[in-house]
Amino acid sequence: MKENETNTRLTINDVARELGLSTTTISRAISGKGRISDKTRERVLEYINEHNYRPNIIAKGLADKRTYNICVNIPSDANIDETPFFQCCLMGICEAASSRDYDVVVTTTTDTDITYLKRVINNHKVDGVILTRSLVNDIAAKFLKENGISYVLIGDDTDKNVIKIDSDHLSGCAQLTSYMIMSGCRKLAFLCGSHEHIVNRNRYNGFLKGCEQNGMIPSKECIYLDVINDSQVAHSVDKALKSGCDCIICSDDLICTRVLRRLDEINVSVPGDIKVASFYNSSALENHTPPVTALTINVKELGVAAGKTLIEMINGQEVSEMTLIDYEIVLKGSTK
Amino acid sequence: MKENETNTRLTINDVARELGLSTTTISRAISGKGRISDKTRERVLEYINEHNYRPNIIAKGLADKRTYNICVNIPSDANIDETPFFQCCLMGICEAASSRDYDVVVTTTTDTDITYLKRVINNHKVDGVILTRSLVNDIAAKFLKENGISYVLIGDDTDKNVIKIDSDHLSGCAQLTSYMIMSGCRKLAFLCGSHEHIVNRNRYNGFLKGCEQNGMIPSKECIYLDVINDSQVAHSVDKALKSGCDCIICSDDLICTRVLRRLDEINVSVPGDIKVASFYNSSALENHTPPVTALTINVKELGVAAGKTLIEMINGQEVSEMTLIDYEIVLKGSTK
DNA sequence: GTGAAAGCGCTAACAG
DNA sequence: CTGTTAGCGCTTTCAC
Repeated sequence: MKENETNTRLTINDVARELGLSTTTISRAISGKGRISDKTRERVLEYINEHNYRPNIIAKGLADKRTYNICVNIPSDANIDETPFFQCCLMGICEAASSRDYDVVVTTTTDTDITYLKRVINNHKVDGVILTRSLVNDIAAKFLKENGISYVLIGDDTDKNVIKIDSDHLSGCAQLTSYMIMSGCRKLAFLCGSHEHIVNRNRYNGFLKGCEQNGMIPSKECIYLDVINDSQVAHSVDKALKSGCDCIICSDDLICTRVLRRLDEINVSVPGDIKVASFYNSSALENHTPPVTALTINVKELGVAAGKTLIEMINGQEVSEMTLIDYEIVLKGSTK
Repeated sequence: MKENETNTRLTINDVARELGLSTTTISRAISGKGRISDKTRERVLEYINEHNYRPNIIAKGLADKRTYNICVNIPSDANIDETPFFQCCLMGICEAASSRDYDVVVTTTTDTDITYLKRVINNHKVDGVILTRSLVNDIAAKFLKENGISYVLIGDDTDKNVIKIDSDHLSGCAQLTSYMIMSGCRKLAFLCGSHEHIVNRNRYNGFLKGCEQNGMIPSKECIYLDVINDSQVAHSVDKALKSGCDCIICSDDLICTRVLRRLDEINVSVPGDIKVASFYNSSALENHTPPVTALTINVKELGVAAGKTLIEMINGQEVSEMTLIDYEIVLKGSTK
């Protein structure tokens, strides 16, 4: 251990003593607040630079009741090992936070257990929270609201008071649905994940809207909601095929991956026998043969926007209720 | 905002005043340190429970020079959107940390820029660090060593003083290689990722060992090191095929995904025309058709072990230099 | 067994 | 323009 680097670290008092000034003056030189002569400031700044002084943010936090940390809450029950979504969000948030001298604390919760989130809040470890998904009855959101904690939601919510960062899934999904119909599909099947996820509700509505816009009335035997596990996917795929669907639209890449696997199992070829598209895209779909047509979102951008917005909120700035991140519809071999 | 929940939070002083005791006594009741009568302790504890008092960890940290935070450093240059490896590590680390009343701060670095890591360290925001990959000349590791910061490496290192959590890649890869040879392969190709990653060096050595154990001398035209981008993979695959290889072993799932794509492009079927195996497995390979034989590691367990070990180090306990996490060789359709 | 007082490193009135 | 003082919430000698 280098004594003077980590243990016996230089404090504002050391600097003050060394320079024959008061700690207040040093504090002012650093913060830029309050009156101070250019000469003294420069002298202090120079000394600080040369001696590699680093203010102790923790102590600063104690004094001004802030932590300069934001919390990112990640669900640990969401097939975390199959989707890099949260990891990508996190990268964006880290980038946004770091560039504003904030750090990122990660907590994990499930839809029924928010112990860890609670601890971080109760311990005063963060100044605000980013929720990375939106559930219908979200106990995490409820907890934060009740305790008056600033938070930003990556996702959608009907509550006008919640600050949201999202893509316009409804429009995007409607658009992709329209495209499929216009490119000749006569009977679309829709496989949708958990209806507890707000995003899936939006996707579903987007699908309905796309159909409606093109005068198509989706028949009941083609719509499968709350499709969660492998066997549900397999059943839905089989039924859709029997009903004569010529296209399967999946609400996300996880479902899509399973759909593709099922189609392969029963020797149905894509796009020859049936077309496939997905309302959310990850690298898994790009690497598939054939690659899959899908709605694509720059997830890292979601994170960047969320981080930026939360820190602005913490600093008392006005932020817009909803920030929309662009999506893109990428056409690939699965719908040719 | 509920005044008494977040803003005007109960402090140790409030409790003391309310109970007609001194802060010292309250502190002792909570920490269990120092002499205190059972009666008073119970009285304090009861009050604390009823009034939902939560000690301010930040203030505690200031006083005893700890933060009760650990840092997890994640590379932001590592195809983060294609591999959930770091996310899975993180889940494990969070679990280990939370159960010990620690929280997790995430930083991101590249192989040439460790600004964010430095800031977190300099700001005294964490008590130790977990590095989630191991490079040959790792400036992050160098920085931590030079500054005497406790850290744990998820990966391997020749330095005996570094605390490591890893799987025995060398043995695992040797074993999988042996299996391929024993199951009839006569000429193995090996495609390996960046040689800057220690893990790839271990995998390479494992491959060589597996060959050697079976009296096979791998020819030069079958070994491709530092294969990084798509076109390098394509070239290597093409060359391997020309050389008459009957099996391709990939150092990780990313390379494997690209190998499979290339094979598909040029209409070479797996396992009919050539077998394929990978030294690291993620869901991408399981969902492939056919699924791919690979070495599988419980990545979350790596994280759990790393978190546990780091916190033990911070608490001054002795920890073993290397913790080995089991691997498993899972045989699938790609090598049938 | 309990309390007073000093201190962790920094900020913010309030004086001068 | 600069310094004195008190205080953020908690821990820890050192007395009593």
